Amino acid sequence: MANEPWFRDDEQKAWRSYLLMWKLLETHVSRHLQREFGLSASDFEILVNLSEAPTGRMRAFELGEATQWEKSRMSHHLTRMEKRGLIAKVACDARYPEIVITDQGMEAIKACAPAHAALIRELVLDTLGTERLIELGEAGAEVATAVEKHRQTTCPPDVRGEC
Amino acid sequence: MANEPWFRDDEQKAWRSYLLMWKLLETHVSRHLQREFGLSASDFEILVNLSEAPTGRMRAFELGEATQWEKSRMSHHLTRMEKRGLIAKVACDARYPEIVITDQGMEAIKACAPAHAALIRELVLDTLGTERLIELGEAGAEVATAVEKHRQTTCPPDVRGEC
DNA sequence: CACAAAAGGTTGATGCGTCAACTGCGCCTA
DNA sequence: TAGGCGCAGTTGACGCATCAACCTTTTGTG
Repeated sequence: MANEPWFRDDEQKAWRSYLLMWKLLETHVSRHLQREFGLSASDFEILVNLSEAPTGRMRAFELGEATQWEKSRMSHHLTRMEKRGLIAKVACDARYPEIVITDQGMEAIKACAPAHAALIRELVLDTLGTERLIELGEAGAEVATAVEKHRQTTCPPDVRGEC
Repeated sequence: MANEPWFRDDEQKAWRSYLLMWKLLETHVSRHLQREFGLSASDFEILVNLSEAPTGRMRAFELGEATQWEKSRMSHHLTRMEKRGLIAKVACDARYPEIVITDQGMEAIKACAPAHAALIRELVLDTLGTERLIELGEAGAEVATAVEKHRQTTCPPDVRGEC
């Protein structure tokens, strides 16, 4: 069956090599987190944000900005995390609850963060070196900007929240 | 709350910038695919592989190698795609069925491939340029190798299939 | 004041991904 | 030829992600 020349061959090869890498890295890292510490990548992301917040508490909305999750995904996931005792919802202004990291949640992230960081360091930083990692970060920022711009031009102007 | 210096600041910033970019790009692209053509990123991946196969048919196992999916995920997804008429399973050697792309599946991918490629081109290639994309591909290959190596050293030697 | 609109969040339905357990066929070795 | 092993694939249960609909409190606006 025909293989359309969507890109030049070398470009396409590079892109696919990149895609493969990311898939391998992501599944390997998140499996590691799950196996060794019982946390999913999503759990980890939430806990990192909360544990770095000056007060240890954030609104769901802020977490949403930080993680770029949909609000319903956030709500569902926070509910599950609350059930597991990793976070708690506390009512403050009688409207929007604040999300607090519990002691147990704090323990969990303190337990896994060093190993997680070490893994990323080993797999990415040690492989690429600081210099190329920083180039990667810059490239990432540029692409992110392009995506944001594209998102604004393609989404119907009356659709705010998502899309 | 304390922010442990898992990385140097600039390294961490670069890594996070990269993570953010990828999340934005991935959700934007897959939403585009879903909205405009009714295909998920997973559907697309399967159809690309099948449509590029010389005979238009592959064993589930081969698809698994190409996509790096677990076999059960593959099985579930192929079942769903079959129900939607995008692929078919044909019994050949009375043991393992072959997966064939249907006419409808072929139409679907032909319809969306150009737009998808154009989007990636616009967001990634045009932003980075060929040269940096190729560097990215090389970096990807190196990291992928590191991940593979790590996977072999950390997985219990009696666990074959996955992990 | 009354009504509308918006922002932040929740809910339920549905499809997807993962894990563990199982099936069925072929191969090997005794 | 029988028993065991392993590979390719399926199944079911469960947790996660997404979409659309909804609820509640606040903010205009006539």
